[in-house]
Amino acid sequence: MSRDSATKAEAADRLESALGDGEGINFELIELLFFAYRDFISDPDAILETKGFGRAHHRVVHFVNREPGLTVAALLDTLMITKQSLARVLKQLIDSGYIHQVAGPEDRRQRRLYPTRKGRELALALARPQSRRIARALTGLGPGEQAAVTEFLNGMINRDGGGVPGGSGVPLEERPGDNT
Amino acid sequence: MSRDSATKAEAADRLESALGDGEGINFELIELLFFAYRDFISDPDAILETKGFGRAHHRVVHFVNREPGLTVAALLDTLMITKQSLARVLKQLIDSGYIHQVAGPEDRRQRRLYPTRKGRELALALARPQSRRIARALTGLGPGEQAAVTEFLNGMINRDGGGVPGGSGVPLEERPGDNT
DNA sequence: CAGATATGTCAGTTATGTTGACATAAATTG
DNA sequence: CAATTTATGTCAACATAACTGACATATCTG
Repeated sequence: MSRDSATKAEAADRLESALGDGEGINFELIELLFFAYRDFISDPDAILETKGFGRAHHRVVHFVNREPGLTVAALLDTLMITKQSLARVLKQLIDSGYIHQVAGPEDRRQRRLYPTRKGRELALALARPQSRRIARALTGLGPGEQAAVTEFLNGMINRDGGGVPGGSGVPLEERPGDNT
Repeated sequence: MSRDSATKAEAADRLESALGDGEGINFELIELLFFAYRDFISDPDAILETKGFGRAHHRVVHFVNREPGLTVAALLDTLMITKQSLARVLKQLIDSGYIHQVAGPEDRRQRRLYPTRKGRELALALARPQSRRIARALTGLGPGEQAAVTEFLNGMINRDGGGVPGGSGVPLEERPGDNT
């Protein structure tokens, strides 16, 4: 296979189109985000593996911890998954004592979700290495630059209403019953 | 569910107190990364769906486009998946004319991967909305602040060699091949 | 009471990953 | 040259986490 059939011009063309220079596409940040997120998620993954859990469990434990008393519907809204998807994971977390349910105080159809002590500890254990990684990545940046990172990430998020808990404007409610 | 906005600061405060994090864990950035990445990936997802492809195809097309002449081994290294996982996706992309293989010019065991014209167009179509989203998120930031974002993302990545094509110190060897 | 809502559950499917075993061709090394 | 290693492919079985669709139940609301 004579491999030198391509001219230098062709090669240059190909490289250029591969780099997307003609369109000014920011491949650098696209890839940086890919690698950063993959490594960011790898820390908790290692912990979850030892407990037979996966990322789905992580997300549920995380958000229930962040917003105790969350309804199932609100959690589905945040995660943007179907209830069937949530059901399996949630059941496992409840059965193994990380989360417990309480019927809604006003609307008794609701199952408000609370972390148990065990659940809080797990959420914290998962968040710790992620926070450490973030702190490490922020060292060397000035306060204004750190704020810029936050601003950037906020700017990456769809503003059209779905998913972000703090973005809904729905105040968090009082925290009923204590837990395990 | 009213979806208007309370400020994020308010929500963050509420959530923080709800958790009692005396550990100073940066929940804000943890969640920001989660939502930012989810929305970031949702743009290409919509395009891929119309072609019956998924994220796995996206990653393969992207990296082959970025580094034409990539070997299968290098791609596996970058993606950090098994060859069996790659095989299925790669076969589909080759069969449908997005990528083609050329035996390595020096080492003929290798199958060097090149995007076809169709493949390049797909990679570009997928990168475009992501780049637009990034550009939008960067507007309003000064040059130094934009550099800080890059620095931050770089700092989030594991430095221990695996995965990042440019990060290993191994120079990319360009091996232009025939395509289309 | 009639309907809407919140949640649960059963059943089947898809996308993407995994491990393990084995095959083949080509390069490298003794 | 023979033996081994390397790069790749492939078959088979399996796991996870998502999906759709359908239906059940309890509860709230008009």
